[in-house]
Amino acid sequence: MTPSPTLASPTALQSLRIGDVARLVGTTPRTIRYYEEIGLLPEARARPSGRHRLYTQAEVERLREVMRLKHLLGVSLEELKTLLSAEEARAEVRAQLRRAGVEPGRRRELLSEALGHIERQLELVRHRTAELGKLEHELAETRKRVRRRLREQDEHHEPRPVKAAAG
Amino acid sequence: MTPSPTLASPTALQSLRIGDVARLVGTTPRTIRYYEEIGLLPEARARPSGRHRLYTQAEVERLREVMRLKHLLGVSLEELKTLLSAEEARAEVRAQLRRAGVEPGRRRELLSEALGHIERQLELVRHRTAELGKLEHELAETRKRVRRRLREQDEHHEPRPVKAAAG
DNA sequence: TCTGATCTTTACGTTCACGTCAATTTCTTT
DNA sequence: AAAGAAATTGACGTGAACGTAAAGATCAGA
Repeated sequence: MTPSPTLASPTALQSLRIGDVARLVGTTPRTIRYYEEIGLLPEARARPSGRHRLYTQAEVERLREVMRLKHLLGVSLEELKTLLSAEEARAEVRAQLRRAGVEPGRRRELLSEALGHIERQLELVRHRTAELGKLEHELAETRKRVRRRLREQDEHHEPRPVKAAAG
Repeated sequence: MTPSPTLASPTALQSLRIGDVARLVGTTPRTIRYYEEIGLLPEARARPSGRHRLYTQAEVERLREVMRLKHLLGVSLEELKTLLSAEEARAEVRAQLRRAGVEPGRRRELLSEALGHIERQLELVRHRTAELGKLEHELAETRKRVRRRLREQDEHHEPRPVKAAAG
């Protein structure tokens, strides 16, 4: 149907292929396809099955964020998916909000919904940070104790055998 | 062979069985056996294969710590194992150090070895904490922005529709 | 237009971290 | 001593998260 004029030729606009994206974020094409398959990533836009997937820089960022969260929170991809419904929703929100034509009521609804998502994520992250912080503290304490014992040993007995006076 | 006198009868000294331990730490016997199998936990002391495993409170604590680290760091059991070579070594150190008969040289060696292990763990944890902290910060920033937009919206347009003035 | 590199789908394989079942055996209790 | 509860080893099963191989299609460049 009415082929659109040369508007946005296929190779224009940094269009990355799956292999490029994989290299950029340090993973494999298979993983990207898999994430798409389970709905963790949105299916690369309207693409007659069989054609190559094309990505934009924004999608690369998104993937980076996904992998970062996976690494940091160590949650299952399923949990991550629900967590990212937040991200998805926020993307949607941003899109809608840009369209300027939204009624203030709807707009407010979208914004406060996004806020809710963010707060959920934040809470989870804070919890983790707190736990980790506690562990860090405990480790530091232990280290202190061990160090003290080392000092005491060195003081009360022979002078520490300095193997090699570091320069 | 010469049955030892009633020293430490089987039921004496809080001796827990695998089921008890599992309940205590919130896991299953299978998991405990598995951890033992892959060497993440030391084989419950000298036990003619076939007899029931018996645990002490100390071992329960140890398992708790293992599970905590697994949860917090989200690493594979294999990585965890190397990380815990630290713990193991420290346990060994504590045991040796208690025996008072160790020569100061050896003692010092043990202590500084332990210190090294602790520092490795600490470093890893600190790194994680930092990353998580950064994420937390970013999320907080985003939240701030969204909140501001919400406020602006409410100010410039109709007064926010207060659904129910909370008491 | 041809070609080699990359991608597509399909499908089976793999590793990790256990779950589950079965046939016995060991403890505990009566 | 007898019985029931819980444990033991062994083996196979499972879901998650990809890896890998095959056969053909698509894409970028000469």
